[in-house]
Amino acid sequence: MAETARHPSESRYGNRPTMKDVAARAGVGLKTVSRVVNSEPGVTPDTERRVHEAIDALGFRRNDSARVLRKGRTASIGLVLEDLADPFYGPLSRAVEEVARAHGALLINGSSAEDPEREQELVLALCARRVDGLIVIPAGDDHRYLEPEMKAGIATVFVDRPAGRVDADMVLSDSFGGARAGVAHLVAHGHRRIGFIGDQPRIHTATERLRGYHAALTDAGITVEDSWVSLGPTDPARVRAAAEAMLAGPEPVTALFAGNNRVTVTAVRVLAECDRRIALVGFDDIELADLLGITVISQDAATVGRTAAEHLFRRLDGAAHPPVRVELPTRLVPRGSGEIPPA
Amino acid sequence: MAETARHPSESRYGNRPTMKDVAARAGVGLKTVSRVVNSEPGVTPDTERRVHEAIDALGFRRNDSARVLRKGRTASIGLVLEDLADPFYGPLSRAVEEVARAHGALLINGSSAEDPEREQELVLALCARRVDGLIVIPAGDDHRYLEPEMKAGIATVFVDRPAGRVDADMVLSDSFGGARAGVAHLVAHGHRRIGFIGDQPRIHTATERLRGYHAALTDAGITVEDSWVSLGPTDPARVRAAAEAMLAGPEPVTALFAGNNRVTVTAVRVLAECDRRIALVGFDDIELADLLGITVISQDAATVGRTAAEHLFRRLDGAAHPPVRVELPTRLVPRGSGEIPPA
DNA sequence: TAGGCCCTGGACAACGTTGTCAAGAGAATG
DNA sequence: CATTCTCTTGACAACGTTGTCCAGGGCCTA
Repeated sequence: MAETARHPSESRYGNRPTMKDVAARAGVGLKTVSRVVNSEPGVTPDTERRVHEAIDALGFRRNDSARVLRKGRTASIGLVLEDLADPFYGPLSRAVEEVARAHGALLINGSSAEDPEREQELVLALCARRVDGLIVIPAGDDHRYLEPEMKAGIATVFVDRPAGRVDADMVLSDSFGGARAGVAHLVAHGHRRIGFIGDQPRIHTATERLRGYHAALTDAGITVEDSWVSLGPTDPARVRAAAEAMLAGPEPVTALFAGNNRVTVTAVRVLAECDRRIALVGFDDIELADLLGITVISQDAATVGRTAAEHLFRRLDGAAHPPVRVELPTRLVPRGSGEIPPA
Repeated sequence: MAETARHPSESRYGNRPTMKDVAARAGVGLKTVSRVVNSEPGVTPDTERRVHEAIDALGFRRNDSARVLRKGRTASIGLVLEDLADPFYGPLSRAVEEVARAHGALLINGSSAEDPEREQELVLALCARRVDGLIVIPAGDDHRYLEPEMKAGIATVFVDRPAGRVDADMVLSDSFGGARAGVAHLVAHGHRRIGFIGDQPRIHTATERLRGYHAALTDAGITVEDSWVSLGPTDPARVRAAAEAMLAGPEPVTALFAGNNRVTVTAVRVLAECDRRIALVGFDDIELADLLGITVISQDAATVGRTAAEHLFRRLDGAAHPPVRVELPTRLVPRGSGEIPPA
């Protein structure tokens, strides 16, 4: 009786051919197949042809999992961001992908949904896969959990927000300066009562932009009233409520500063329903904002992504300098909504 | 003299601890560590504690590359789309990611940039990584190169456009019906001269939408003139030129049908500069389209992505029925631009 | 023709994990 | 006290590839 096959491989779906199979079919040694597959020198044209024929006949494709195990590098990098569906992150991710591609690496994406626990879970899963490098838009504010991984050689770049309690490369936008310029722009157009609607205070960019807001008003000698400022989740309901509150009452604001693209979108909707003409400046550019005449503080997501990725690959190529902190400038783009005078 | 270390591992960066190291430190066997790491039963609480201590002390993290090699499944899926920066694909990708996450899988993204060769390159790279499944928004029209891979067990779902010369699961939007409804809407508002600006004719959705356009006009007894139709790349310059041509001349069109979101965006810009009021219906919804009053044929990118991913995982869970072809409905959303009467 | 060199090809171990299997300790049973 | 049974544990091979090293054959030179 024939011995029954019961190795795990036998039960695995597909049973793809391996180099061993190709070698047997071509009548050569295993290593020779490896050489052909990797275009290594030292194989006669004739042998090479036989191997290629066997490869085609069997439908062989190299198993990169095994290759990775042997070589120690996965040629892949991980990108953990907040939400790939957010129009800010699509272009950012695409820019990272382009750089990765230029370096022969694939990109694994994950969305943290602004949840620190989920961020950590994702990042550690990527580390277990042994990605060569990581680009993280932090959700949490403590990244010491990454220390062993970084020490073990996983290059890491933090983007958009600084790393928490960990020394690492960072690529940030000038949130403070941008917000300050935007609010100053409103002041320059005569506004004295300016509302600020931003993201949750645990998010670094939110507080930086708020700081910029305060700085601009202080510069102008204006004392901020509590009711002008609202931080919190940026879902439409919350933002709408906040905006409507600022616009109601005996002394409503005459202008709004929106802390990010999601806030801007909702603010535009609210202002469209408002009978007075309220000025608006938003942080982050938005598609079609030109047609809607929305004045924004623009930061180029693609540049942010590309810069981060380039720093990452420089590390992977061996750059050993101390962690750097890059701050990218923002740009005020006047389109009308920010130039409306106070009512 | 001590023997010089020269194994490749010695030169590898980091030299992460392995289960063997943990085992040595905890004074247990290798397999016991494996059991603890994978929460397998049959380990005394005391042993388990010792192992955990060793893991923490060494900063061990399981190497999933090795795990994958042994188990044959990578718990990852690949998504090849056209351009992650396109606002249609962000939400789609995110929806796929959510489903993958629910199944414990990671997502590897790639953009084909609408280049068939790049699509193939990406897809095959993902196959070499042995992703468990693939979701592909095809750029090319011949996918026979995927046959050996699919036969070898890589589940594949094609999205948005049908697979070329290969029998596989597909999730499509009703491009024909959607375009037909959109154009009929314009006809119903009195238009007889309607322009169509769409994507390159080798893209399936482009020709389907054009077919819907023709059907609606034929239904209305209108004979389409050549000058009303323009297919080609959807970059702003080309679209702008096409739109301006249709709006010039002795008998200009009184309405435009835009074949996708990029075309719509440019069309809106062109129409904004035009002195006459031209009607517009666009395929795909756009952020802030409500505020701009743009009538669209809406297809929900997230639903498309989720549906595709669910089908994929059903396959991975063993579903063996013949390939299915799912067609998702579209929805006409009147917002003003489509209801403008002919000048 | 002998000696040396280069070029091609293959045997073998190793990468870090998991599946299989067997051994040993202890508890339970007669 | 002998026997069986259960439970924990570890030795070992295997996953498919690549790096190392050696063998054999052909060619050149002296």
